[in-house]
Amino acid sequence: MTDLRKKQATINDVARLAGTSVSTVSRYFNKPDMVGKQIGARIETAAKGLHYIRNRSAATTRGHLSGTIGMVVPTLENSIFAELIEGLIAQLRQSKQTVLISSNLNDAGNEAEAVRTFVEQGVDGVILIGTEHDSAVLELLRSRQLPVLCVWNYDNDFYIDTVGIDNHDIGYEAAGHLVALGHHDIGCIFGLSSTNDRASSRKEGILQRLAEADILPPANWHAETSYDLRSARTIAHNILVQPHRPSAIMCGNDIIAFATIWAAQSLGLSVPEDLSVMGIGDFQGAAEMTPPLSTIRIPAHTVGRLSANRILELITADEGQKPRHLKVDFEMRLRRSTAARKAPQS
Amino acid sequence: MTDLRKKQATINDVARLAGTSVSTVSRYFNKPDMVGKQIGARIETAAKGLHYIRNRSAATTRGHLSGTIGMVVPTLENSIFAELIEGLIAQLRQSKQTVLISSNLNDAGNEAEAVRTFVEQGVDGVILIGTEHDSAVLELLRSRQLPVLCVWNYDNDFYIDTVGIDNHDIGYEAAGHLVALGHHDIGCIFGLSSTNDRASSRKEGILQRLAEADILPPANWHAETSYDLRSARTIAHNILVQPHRPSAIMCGNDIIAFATIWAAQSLGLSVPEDLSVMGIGDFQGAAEMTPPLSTIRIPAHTVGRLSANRILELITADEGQKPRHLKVDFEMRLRRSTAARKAPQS
DNA sequence: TAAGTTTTTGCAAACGTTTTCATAAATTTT
DNA sequence: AAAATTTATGAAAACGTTTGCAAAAACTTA
Repeated sequence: MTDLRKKQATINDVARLAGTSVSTVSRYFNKPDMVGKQIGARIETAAKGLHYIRNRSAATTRGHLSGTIGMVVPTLENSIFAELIEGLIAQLRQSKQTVLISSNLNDAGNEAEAVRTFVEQGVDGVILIGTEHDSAVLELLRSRQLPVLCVWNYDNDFYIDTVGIDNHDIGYEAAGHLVALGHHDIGCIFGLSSTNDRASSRKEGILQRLAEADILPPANWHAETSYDLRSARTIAHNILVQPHRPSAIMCGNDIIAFATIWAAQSLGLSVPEDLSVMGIGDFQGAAEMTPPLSTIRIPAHTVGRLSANRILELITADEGQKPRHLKVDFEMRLRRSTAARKAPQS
Repeated sequence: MTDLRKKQATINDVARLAGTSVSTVSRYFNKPDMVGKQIGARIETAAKGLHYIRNRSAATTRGHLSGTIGMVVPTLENSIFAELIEGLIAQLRQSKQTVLISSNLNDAGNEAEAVRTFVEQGVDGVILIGTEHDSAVLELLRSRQLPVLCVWNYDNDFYIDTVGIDNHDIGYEAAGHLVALGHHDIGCIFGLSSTNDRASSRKEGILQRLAEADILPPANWHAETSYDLRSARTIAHNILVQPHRPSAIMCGNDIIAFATIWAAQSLGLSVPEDLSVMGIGDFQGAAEMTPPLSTIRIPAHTVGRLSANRILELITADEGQKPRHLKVDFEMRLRRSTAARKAPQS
């Protein structure tokens, strides 16, 4: 506990060695063009020689920005969020910003505490996934006037800035693909719509498209599952094992689609001959598996990069702006797991 | 840029409202039992009423710990690191610590800058993956006397603390399984051993076990690949397409194993009847795929939790201790992708 | 109850920066 | 060359905490 860490060079030491004042040194690091050429050079060498690294905490105390962005994700064990974060980090790094990450560990109740810790740490802004959050969280952020960005879901009506994709559209288009292939007996496995606004918009989009084609999947052909392979696989298995089974299954995301394909294969069904499977997300492995999965590519990396830019804007902008919403396009990736319906078997 | 953020309640406000001094308030938050019962209660309500959140930057300035740990990973897009981080976050949260995360984005050259930024931010300790790092990184950390922990690889001889698994052992055991099943024609696909100490220890372990069984895989049956599905799949494909192919393939990790199974399936080979595939890692999906993958479970979550505990110890410990090394056990997960060698086909 | 302990409290200095303001130096304009 | 303007510099205050020290208050012990 005794803090015996040896003293490191401070701005004072640099100033002394360079034969100038601390103010000048500080300015040199923050707005280099405000200080003279030669004195700047002297500061530069002094700093190098002393291995000086500035102490951002001290600067933050004085009201300066901390250079950190806090981000809370529901879970890291989802390759799509990982990709999103990589995009974010890559972009933020260019502006010398660091990312504080917290995971809800799949329990949304953890979010409030995570955000509070971020505030303690003095983050300059906060990024959250999705638009559904505890009111305490949003209230805290508002009262601190901290810039917030909700990413992943695009929602044009939301009172906080969003950047992401339109999950309703995605669901609509994905289901449309199955319909276009002539399928009528379509099963659906959604993510848990109650706890997850992404899942519920997709569900709506899917159902709407099916309804437009006069398809109303019977109750025993649709179900919801949490986003983990094990339970998704069980649920898919239960649907496929029924005497009369669908000719195609629309899955709420690729995790579910993987599980569905595997369940089918283990029952000796082949995809897509016996069953078409459509996913959403284009997760890692979708293109490489056998058969390659038809899905919708959500460019998570791009969402991350754009989010980085936007949060930076929000941080430097005057407050009280109207929220802006950035819609990121998705792309169909039609591969081999879907095929036209075979002539009705009877 | 004009920083018009409204002033938030400070410790002074709390003290004034509670009718006491700032020192007492500060003490109340840091060592509550040093302050009287009633005054404590008054502080509590005052803080609540003002929505006070303490400013850690200010505390850090005064020499206090920042409550942050910095961690650099090679990439987040590997479910095993994600799992590790989740374990770390889960455990650290209990000690009110936050995690700063940076990703090298698969370029080890980024590490130095990431670590430097962590130092600027005033992290209390740093966690790195593996034991191979730029000397500048290690030197910086040493000169700042910042606690460091290298995780993922256990290495009893390393001069920095490690917690992780013994990759040599793992390779040895995994290969042993294939040998025990009677396989002799064994192909190997390793991770890039030049850039990655984990991959190279595994390679050694595997090769050693094979050598003990008098197996020396011919050059056209072994290869190295980066850890991405696409190139791994191509490499597996190239091995399997040869006129004389191995009866089993030992893979450097599960990503490679997935790719190998998929390559086999797309060639019409069935696993394990025509080819046994052994992985390492037990990544997400290994248990659920068809066929379920035989692999070795690396308890990443546990590694994360233990790392959290260890770095906390290092932070509060007197410096200059001998490094300690924690070996985390692994477990065979023998599933359906491996089977005994069929009677020699001829 | 007086003397001795222990516990609780407050004052003020310190932490390493940034920034306002004033001054000095350099440049431009007249 | 004087006046006016611009630019570069330094002194000192400020940021919100923690903490060493001393004083005050509360207990013990004799």
